Amino acid sequence: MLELAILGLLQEAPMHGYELRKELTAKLGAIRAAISYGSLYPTLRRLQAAGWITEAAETPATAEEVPALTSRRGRVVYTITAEGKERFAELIAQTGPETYGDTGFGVHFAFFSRTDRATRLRILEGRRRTIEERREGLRDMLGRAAERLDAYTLELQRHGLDACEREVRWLEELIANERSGRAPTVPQDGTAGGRREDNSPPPPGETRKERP
Amino acid sequence: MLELAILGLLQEAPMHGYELRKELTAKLGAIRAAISYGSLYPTLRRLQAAGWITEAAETPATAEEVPALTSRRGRVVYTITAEGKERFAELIAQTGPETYGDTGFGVHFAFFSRTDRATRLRILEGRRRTIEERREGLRDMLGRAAERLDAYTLELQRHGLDACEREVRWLEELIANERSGRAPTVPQDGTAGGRREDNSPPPPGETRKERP
DNA sequence: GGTGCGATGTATCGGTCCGATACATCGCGG
DNA sequence: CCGCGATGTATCGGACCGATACATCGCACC
Repeated sequence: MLELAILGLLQEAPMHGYELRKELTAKLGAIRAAISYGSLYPTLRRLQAAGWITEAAETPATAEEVPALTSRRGRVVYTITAEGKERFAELIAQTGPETYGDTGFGVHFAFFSRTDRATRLRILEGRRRTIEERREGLRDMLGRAAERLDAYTLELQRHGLDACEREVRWLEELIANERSGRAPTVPQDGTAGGRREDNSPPPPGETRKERP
Repeated sequence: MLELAILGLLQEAPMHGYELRKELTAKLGAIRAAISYGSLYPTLRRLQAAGWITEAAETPATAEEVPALTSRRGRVVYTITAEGKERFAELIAQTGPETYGDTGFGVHFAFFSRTDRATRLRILEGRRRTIEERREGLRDMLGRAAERLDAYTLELQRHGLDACEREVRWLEELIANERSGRAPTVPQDGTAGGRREDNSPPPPGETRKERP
């Protein structure tokens, strides 16, 4: 999962570890707290060993600033390679059980603007399936085996059930929107100069949430 | 976390691994999918080494059934010890950052009927704090840095923000209920014969959810 | 003028937990 | 009588986390 997220972010721009973590936290803030360095650095090492990224010590630009005054501890900048981009494309197109779990789904969703529509639909539907099953399990529990559980556990189940129902509705909207939306899902490359303004696919949600 | 959950369940009745997993999945179904055996068995081993549980091969009751017909692979039944109960009490009373994370909170909450009210309140408030901070982070992101992110990531944040707001409201209710609730939180033991009907503390939620 | 503190930055280590896998028994329907 | 799904115990490699260590920078405060 981290592998996918890192490759996805480095596709936008080269970065060093600290920055990568911040971006990661920003992009995935809705689903996981913060990525640990204990995961990040080993993974970066692994990606480099596989040839999907390269690491380079930061050079002081064009020697405009005095370079060796304090022998500054060099930041290590990571850049994605062509093989890395292939790897990313491969990972992002995969669908399967681990894609439908909480974390897996979140990461894939966060990179939906780099995913083709067919895959997006498969993932959204798989996720819906998964959540529906979880929902049924909770419903059963609250129906039949309710008397075996104490009040707090029951309340936890109710809250979970509520979250499931809500997410299913959210997914329905996204799926409907996805089916009817135009905008051809530009696969797009990267690297080349002009940081362009993100002409991303269909605007996912149109529903305004009103409170009663 | 698993440690706490196992000790908590074994306090209700001795069980073998498979059963333990099922009960675990039932009790925590709202927050995590299913506990892996790759976690369960090593943890049981660890708990036994620490003297908090004992394992015993299942004997065929009172030799009423023919015992050694097929040399049945014995089920291993785990029983909590007195030290185990102390350990559980110690763990359940702990509050701290890991208690406020998604998983930690869920597990603690699931055993609230064995937790004294003061601790319950501390945990609920700590959790609220944590979620409020996450919520603020998401709000900031959706306010300020919105243009840096693509439509899908934004939608993910919105959905996350919504979940945060909802959980905060849920926690508010629980806290209010907890403060005004009577019912003295019987710490209760276990073991002794009669499986009683769960006279648990205050009924957490009274609000009926109506749909608009 | 110094001094401490929070942000930036790289890195490792032990431990928890997951997913895949293996293997064996039991009861039931076809 | 045979397969198949539920029951049951168990291990292994790998992903990820939390704590920790260490170093630099800029800025506020005294």
